Amino acid sequence: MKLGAKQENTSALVEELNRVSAENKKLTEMLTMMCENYNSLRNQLAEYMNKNPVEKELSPSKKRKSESSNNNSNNIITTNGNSESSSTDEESCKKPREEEPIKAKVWKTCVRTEATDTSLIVKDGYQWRKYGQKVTRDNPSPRAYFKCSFAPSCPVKKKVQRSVDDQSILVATYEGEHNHPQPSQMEATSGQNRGMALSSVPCSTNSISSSVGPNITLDFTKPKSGNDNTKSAKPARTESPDVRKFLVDQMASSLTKDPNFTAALAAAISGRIYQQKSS
DNA sequence: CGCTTTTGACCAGCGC
DNA sequence: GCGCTGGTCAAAAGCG
Repeated sequence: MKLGAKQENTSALVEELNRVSAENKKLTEMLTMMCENYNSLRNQLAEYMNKNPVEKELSPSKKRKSESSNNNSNNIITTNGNSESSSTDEESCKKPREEEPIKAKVWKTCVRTEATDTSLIVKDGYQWRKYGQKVTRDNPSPRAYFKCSFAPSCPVKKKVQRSVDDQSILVATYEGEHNHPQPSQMEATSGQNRGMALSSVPCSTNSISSSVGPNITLDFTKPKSGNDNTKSAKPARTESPDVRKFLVDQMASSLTKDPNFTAALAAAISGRIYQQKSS
């Protein structure tokens, strides 16, 4: 008696598992589609921005203000086709104030590193000098402050801190704009910095940041760069299955943080369960 | 020796 | 006004 009931239960569970797997696959496909649409839209935007450059005044105004303006950066700009959302929560978890004036060109990048790597180094092709480190209240990990040391007159600053959610992700916040070419490009590719020519990123995203501060996610730990042509604002569509999987994962994590999406998902799942029960 | 990093002190903005 | 906090400074230490 018990055995039969158990077997029935198991088969039901297996069936349920299969159904969930199928649904998961479907959702993954949807995410991939969304991602492709997003990329094409972004490319269109980049082209549009290239044709219609927006002049934006860079003024290193009051520190707190520029920081808070960063809170508006809820959209994600990706390079190398990777996206990251979990790491942007550090500040976006605070309710973004509406109609906040944008005062400085600020953008973020999220870099996945080895979790054991304790150094707060984000290799982006520029030379940085560390001038401070602080432990902030909202994050137990220390935040490092860097200035661009390649040109003494370069006003660009960078803050690097580990993500609260994922210790393997470094969140680098850039402020300002480089007034000099990228050192790694001048030195004609030292190898390690290749494929991460970020210099074009600020140019392509700053215009966007005039409305909202974009987040840029890079995964420098994956050696599959191969895109020496990242100079272009358009990412080369040469994503390997690994990259695509990572991308999908990140999209998924992004969506799961969206209350609307989770609500819709919950409704869909509960609807299916209810459907099964009633049948 | 010169450059970079570390780290405690200091300053300024913000909220109460 | 006061305390908290983030950002910066600058002296000391470390490193090549």
